[in-house]
Amino acid sequence: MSFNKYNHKKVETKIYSYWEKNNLFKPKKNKRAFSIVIPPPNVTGSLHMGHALNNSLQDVLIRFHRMNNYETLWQPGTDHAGIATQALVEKNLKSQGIDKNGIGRERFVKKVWEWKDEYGGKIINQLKKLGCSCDWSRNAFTMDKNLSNSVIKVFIDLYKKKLIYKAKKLVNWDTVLKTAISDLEVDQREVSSKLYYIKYKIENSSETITIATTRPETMLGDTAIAVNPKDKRYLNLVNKFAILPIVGRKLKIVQDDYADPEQGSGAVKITPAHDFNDFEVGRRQKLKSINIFTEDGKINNNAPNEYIGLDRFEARKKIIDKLKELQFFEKEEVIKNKVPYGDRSNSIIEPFLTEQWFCDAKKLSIKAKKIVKKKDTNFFPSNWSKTYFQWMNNIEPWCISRQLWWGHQIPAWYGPDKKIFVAENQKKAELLAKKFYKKKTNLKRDPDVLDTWFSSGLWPFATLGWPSKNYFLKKFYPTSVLVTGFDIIFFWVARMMMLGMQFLNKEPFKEIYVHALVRDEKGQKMSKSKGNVIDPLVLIDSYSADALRFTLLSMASPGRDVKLSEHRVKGYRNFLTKIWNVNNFLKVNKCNFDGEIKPKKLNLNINKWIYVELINTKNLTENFIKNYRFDEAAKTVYKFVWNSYCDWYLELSKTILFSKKNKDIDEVKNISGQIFKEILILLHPFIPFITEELWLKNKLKTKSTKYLMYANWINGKKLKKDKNVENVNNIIHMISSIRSFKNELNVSPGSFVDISIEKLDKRKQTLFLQNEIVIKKLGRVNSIFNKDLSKQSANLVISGEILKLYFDKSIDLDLIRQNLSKKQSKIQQDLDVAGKKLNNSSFVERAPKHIVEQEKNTYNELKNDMDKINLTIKSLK
RNA sequence: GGGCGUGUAGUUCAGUGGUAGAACGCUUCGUUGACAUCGAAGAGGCCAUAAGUUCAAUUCUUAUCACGCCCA
Repeated sequence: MSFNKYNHKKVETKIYSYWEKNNLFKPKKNKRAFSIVIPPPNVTGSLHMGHALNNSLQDVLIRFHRMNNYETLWQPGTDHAGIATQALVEKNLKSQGIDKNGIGRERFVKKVWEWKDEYGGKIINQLKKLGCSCDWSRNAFTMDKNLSNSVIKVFIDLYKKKLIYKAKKLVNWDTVLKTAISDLEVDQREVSSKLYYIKYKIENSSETITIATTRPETMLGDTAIAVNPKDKRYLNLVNKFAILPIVGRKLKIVQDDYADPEQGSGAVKITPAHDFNDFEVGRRQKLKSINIFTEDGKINNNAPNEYIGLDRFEARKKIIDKLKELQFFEKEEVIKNKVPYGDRSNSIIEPFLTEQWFCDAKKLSIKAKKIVKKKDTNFFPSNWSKTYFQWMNNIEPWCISRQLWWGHQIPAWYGPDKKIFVAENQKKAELLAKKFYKKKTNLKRDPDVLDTWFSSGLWPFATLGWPSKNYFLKKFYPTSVLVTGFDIIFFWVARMMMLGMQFLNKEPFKEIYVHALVRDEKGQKMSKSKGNVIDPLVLIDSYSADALRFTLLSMASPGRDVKLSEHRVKGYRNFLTKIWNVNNFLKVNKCNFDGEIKPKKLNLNINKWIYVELINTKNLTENFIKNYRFDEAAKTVYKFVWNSYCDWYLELSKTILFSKKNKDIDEVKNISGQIFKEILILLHPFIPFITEELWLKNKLKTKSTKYLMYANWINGKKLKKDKNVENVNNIIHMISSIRSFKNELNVSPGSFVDISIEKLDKRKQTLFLQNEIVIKKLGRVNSIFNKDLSKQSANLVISGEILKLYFDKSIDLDLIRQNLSKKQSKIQQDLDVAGKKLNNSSFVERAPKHIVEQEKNTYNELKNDMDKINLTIKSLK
């Protein structure tokens, strides 16, 4: 009989639409709740390995709980990714010859929505390919009406509580994107730079003071020079004035701890408008801040004419030339320093003095810290809480305004005198203004939008319907667990914790499972520029989503990066094939999938044995999943299916299936099928597609449901030790020993031998005879005798007892001797170790009794084996 | 500079206070009535180095050496 091969491409598409058609992803009413909010992927994104890992983990958790009587919600959605999306659409328009500024804000935003409606579903469809069982009917988007309303509500509320305010401060300015960005979006890169030493003349003196800088162009905005109060070299110059070369401005020489005597010349130029440290010095010393840049990084008209309009880097060159010409230039050194880059635009970030909206993160962090300290929210692995605390403890005001068009426009309006009115909408703002000005006044709305993370910070409750107190919010908040990568603990997790505590006074998640990065097989970060990116969709295409999921899960050990290699995926594809073939085997043998296993009614030892193995596997796997040990969980089910069920149980069962004992045959047909059904249930969270396909193909059902997705994992209690079950292990051990022995003696594993059980003890003899057929088939044994045949034989020592094997072809006596002496020396080694311990009085006195006992047993067993081998060697002479 | 982590078989990784396991790879054998995307057997490790705690350390502590990541 021949069978079709497993065709994952056809099956996976078909199965996914079956799930969707039957609405199986929707929460099903139950007492206990389990919920996860998806880390919303960027709407412009496409599925990469990180997503694949992240979502495979979530799906296992979701499916496991859904199958086991939890009302289960996986809340999906995407985020609007302000900068990325705006940049993308802007680029698209540009290629059509359309300029954003030409069409204006309103039409541009409309274009972005059009883009989103057309392409924004891409990553969602890719998640479906992976098999994610999110409740898509609740698919959310951070710019949706209800989420936007939540954003406005939160903003107004925080503003009223003075936790949001407007301030003129230095921010990280991206001169390409022309917006402020968060300090988390700034990448400090170590580069090779030049340190320039420049002389400034002292007023009314022939003296000069030398400063060192890597950014000479910013001298156009210098307003002071600072020296360290302890630096004796400059004491005579303190409070005197230096003359800024080229510009001619007078700069006071001030004392400030910020100046480091060890660095450069020890004197430092102060440019409060263009450096974070200088800004602080300026504040302390009450200096003027002179901004010399435009928002796109060109010199503005606060500088001398000849520099106005120059790009910052052109200006640098020109200034150096000029300084050289004027002989203010002293020298230059090549140094390594850190330069801030924008991680989106890849351009050098400029500290820039602007008015922005800030959120008082420090105040918000108090409750967010407390709740983790109280362990109402737990990180897994727990060490990540340190990262969390460290950041929370050093938290800075959060700049939440962005100079973009795509995003939630800030609900603030300005009167003619810049008076701020924060309100839900224009009408309400106008009402406030009327009250304030005592007459109708025209207002202008703040053009800026909010940082995308501001809205993603509301994700766990806004997606559940907050501020309305609906069923979902009540049932599913706090969510059970957040599954996320460590790289967004600050960006996202911390913000959700702060805002969740602020607005619901309850932690958004009970647990936070932090997974690592997916790297290539050499351990390098995947990146487009390195060209080592493995596309999950390509792997899904060639090996199936199931195989990819299983690979990622089995490699998800806590605290370790996943080094992904295609070989592994291939290996797990083979696992699927194996399962597929098992089904074929069961079909060929007309095995029966219906009905439940009744453990008490089992008669055959192998059936009892496989049942015990199944229960143990289920218990272990369940615990591993609950403890986020997906690697161990995957390993456990894999081992059970392949080793226990396929390699041993099915092989052992063949002797019965091909026998004439009808009663036994019936039991095997039932149990092999029913165990397989349990295997499908157990494996479903890991590899949902193939298990569902086989479930449907065989028209399976359980007592309570016809859907695999709702089928409970088997509820078996841990079983007592059973001699009959133990005997199966003994038989397996004997068969393995016979096979190994043949191999060691260079006898073909396929060839048949005769054996004599004469030297075995009575109990073993009975066991052998009871299982004659099995041992003969799997051990490739012709006949079993209970007397010694006068033929050439070789003795196999199994747990201290001798089994004689007779071979057709003659065996080299030397080979047998070699084999035995090899074993002998190995046993001797172990004996020595055990003997040494037992002779050590402090071991016997101090070690726990059971350990000593165990050691004694080992010693006796080894001794027994040794005696038997010695006997055998003697008999060979 | 501060913090976190890693070093175990050829490779990728589990693991444990009583001298070690898996997967892949490798070697040998095998077309045995589901499966060669398979089966059987096997080789392969002073568990980074040093000191300490302990009856006992790959496991705990400390130091060193490598490597990685995050923050300033």
